[in-house]
Amino acid sequence: MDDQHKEPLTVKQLEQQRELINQRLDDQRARINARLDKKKAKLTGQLNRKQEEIVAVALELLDAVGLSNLSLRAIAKQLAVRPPALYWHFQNKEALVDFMAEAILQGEFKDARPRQKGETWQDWLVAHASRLRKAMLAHRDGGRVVAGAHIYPAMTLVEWFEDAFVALTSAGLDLQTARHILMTASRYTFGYVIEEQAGPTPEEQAHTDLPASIMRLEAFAARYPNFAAAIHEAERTGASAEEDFVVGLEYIINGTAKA
Amino acid sequence: MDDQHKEPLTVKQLEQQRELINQRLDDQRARINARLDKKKAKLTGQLNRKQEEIVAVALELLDAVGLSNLSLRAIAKQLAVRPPALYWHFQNKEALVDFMAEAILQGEFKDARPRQKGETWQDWLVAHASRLRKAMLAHRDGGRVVAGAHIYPAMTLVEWFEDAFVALTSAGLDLQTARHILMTASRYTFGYVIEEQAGPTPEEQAHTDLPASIMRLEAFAARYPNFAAAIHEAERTGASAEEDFVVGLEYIINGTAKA
DNA sequence: TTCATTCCTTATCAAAGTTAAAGTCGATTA
DNA sequence: TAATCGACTTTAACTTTGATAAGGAATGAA
Repeated sequence: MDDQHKEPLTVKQLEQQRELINQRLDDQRARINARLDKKKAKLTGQLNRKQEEIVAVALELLDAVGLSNLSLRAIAKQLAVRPPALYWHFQNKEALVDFMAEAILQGEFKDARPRQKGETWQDWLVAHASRLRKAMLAHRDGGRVVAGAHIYPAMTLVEWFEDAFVALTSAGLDLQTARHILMTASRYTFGYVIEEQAGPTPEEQAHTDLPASIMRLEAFAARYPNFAAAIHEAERTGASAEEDFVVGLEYIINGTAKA
Repeated sequence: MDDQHKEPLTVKQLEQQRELINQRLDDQRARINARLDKKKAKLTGQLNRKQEEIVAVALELLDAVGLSNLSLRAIAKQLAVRPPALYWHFQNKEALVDFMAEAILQGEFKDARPRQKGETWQDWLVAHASRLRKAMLAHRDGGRVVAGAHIYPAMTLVEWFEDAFVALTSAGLDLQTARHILMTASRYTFGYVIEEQAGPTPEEQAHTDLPASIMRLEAFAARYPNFAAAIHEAERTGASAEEDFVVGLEYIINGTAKA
């Protein structure tokens, strides 16, 4: 409507305008893409600095107090922040714990470890599963944290499986067999570590009534002699949890051939 | 002091008094023994009617809401009782859950099942571990409840081990080997069931954004092709959790022979 | 300036486990 | 018969927890 008293635009001016508009559109697109990337990062489980710091502090606290005593308030306190601030970075406590599980695994599996030429899949798998156990053992209640976490965003665990499938199938195993082996080995590892970490907590151990527990132990040995003998045998031979774990793992691996 | 004006007691009277006193002492002893028995019952994990009823109600509620949503208040409500009343029967929630774990196992292992003549220890162990899995599967989060419970008062689990040691050593296995097999098999079973029950809860499944999860699935398959292929293969062959469990168990059992 | 985005705070909830103290009620004892 | 004890429950309350709502401060872009 106010165009009436204006001169018609020259071609140059029009091109300049177009240029400007294009630039603006590019800017907008860039910004939108940036935002999309952030959202996608959230979906793929990638964390920013703040989030990583929170997870790190949460893991420290986990080691100190254990999973059942881990509270958002304590985490916030450690971060010199009010508790609701955490809800900006994580949807809820469950999500934070999921990311803690992921961090626990990433601690051990940052670098990929494909099967080497000349390395049997058996040896490779022992090492692979041992690393999984080691990762979970590195933090108090690590087994329960990792095993209890949702698949998403536990991408490192998925990668653990992916790498394992590659290693096994490339060694000539068929998919079905590989699946059975890995299901067995992984669940064995979870169960092993969970039980390994399930002993009495430091707090519980301090409050134990020693005479009563000894009395109980004697009654125990009288009633369950074979079990007691096995425990005694384990103590006598000085079996380590590490060795016992590998023995079981080798059972699984060797058992495949006979099936 | 007031004996002075009394006649000296006859022998008969003295004997009567002695009789009376003895009787009273016997009564007291009987009562004290009864009380001791009750306390001992507590120590050996035996429950009275009320306690069993509480555990039964708690298990019902567990199936309905899951372990993470199981509250003493809800249990009390179901029992038409105020929450603190539960503390008369159980030291705390943790103890109640321990007894729930025990009840879960007793549901499947009330009757002993020694190895039959002519039955290989391998077959026996498959059945024994399968029963353990079945027991835990019978209740929502049963795996986490049982695996997370304290050894005491989980006597049924101890009996599970005792029976297994008897079955294996009587078949000629040495104690050390039996211990390795049973540790491996039991922890595998725990891990298996925990993972088996770890899927999305009914509540979570209802709130899942389907399109998003499909998009995620495609990205998943693109990024982890071997894992995705294995999942696809499992669906194609229609592998059941039951069969997969036994396959893994047989790996463990067969692997023993080769070691 | 104006506006949106990011990140954090204050205030507040509801629900949970747990304890203390008192009350009920039947059986035992004096 | 009255007092007492034991078993069991209640009322009331405390503390801690995960979580939400509403709003403020800072930053940077329009």
